[in-house]
Amino acid sequence: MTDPDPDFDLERFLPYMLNQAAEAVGRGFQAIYRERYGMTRTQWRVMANLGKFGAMTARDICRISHVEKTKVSRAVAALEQAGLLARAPSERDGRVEILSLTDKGQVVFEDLGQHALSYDASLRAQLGAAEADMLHGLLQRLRALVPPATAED
Amino acid sequence: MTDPDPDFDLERFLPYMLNQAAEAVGRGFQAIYRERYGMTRTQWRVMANLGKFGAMTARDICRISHVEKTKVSRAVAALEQAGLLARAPSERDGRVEILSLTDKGQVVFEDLGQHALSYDASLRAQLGAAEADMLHGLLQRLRALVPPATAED
DNA sequence: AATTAATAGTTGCACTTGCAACCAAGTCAA
DNA sequence: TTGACTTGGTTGCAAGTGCAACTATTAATT
Repeated sequence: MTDPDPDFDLERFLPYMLNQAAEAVGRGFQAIYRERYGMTRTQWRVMANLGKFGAMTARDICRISHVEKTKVSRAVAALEQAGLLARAPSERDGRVEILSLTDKGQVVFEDLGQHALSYDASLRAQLGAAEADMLHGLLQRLRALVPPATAED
Repeated sequence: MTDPDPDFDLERFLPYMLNQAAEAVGRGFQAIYRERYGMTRTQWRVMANLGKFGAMTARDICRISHVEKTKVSRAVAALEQAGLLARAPSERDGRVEILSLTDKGQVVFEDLGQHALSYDASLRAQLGAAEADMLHGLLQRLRALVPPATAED
């Protein structure tokens, strides 16, 4: 005889806890790129990738950062509008556009990267270095557990 | 001499990792309440609270589940529409509405609660029991680290 | 009792997102 | 080459969301 609902509790439900923690922590950093540059999270991520890895196509950003292509497409448009990012046609493939940060974009990236580092450092400090590393590992495993959105599109 | 941007890497940035893991894990369970009942995450959460704690006001749900009141308001409207939830005026306070699951809502809650439990169990199994507990503890600490949205509104 | 402030809940608006449909450029096969 | 298929990227539309403004009711001040 299977107990119909043994003891379901949102507070012990991993997806819920994950989401709560992500929202709480995300809000903290969002305030920074939002107030400083009126940026969206996706825009910030696109910049973070271009800043870290240099010029690449939208497609690459999708693959690397696990963001859907339509989100990237719109973020790129907005960043270009704001003069933070430039597009250049590829010579090998007419569909593709090579994306890169403008000088202004580079400056912004460095500023935000700086803030990101210190925000992250503060979180890790409050958590404890060992726990933070463990958390990081667990999060990576979790992400890998569930297949990504549209098959890594 | 402070290094301008020592080594910023999205993949090591806790807010990013948290968000990625939450999205991945969330997608997995979202598929269930979505396909089965066309529900939204907020709607599911409202139901989860009413199912767990019984009748309460929208305000209580806000406090308990850390969801903003406008989200709750709309979720309640939709759930009522779907016949899963009922509102009753309070006798003590004319502003308040006592919310509760209908019989139909109770059935749905039990079904989803069941699925939630097994989804959670599967995640924990894949992670390992000890690691899952540790993760849960870390997530709680993280949530507490950053103050909630609009001061617990 | 009369004002004023606070609280529960809803609504309008602007914006981000997801999904499907779409366009254009490349690839593959016969 | 021609046609079928794939791939990079954009766009239209229907939601979901955040924020500020708003209504209605209750609490506090005087």
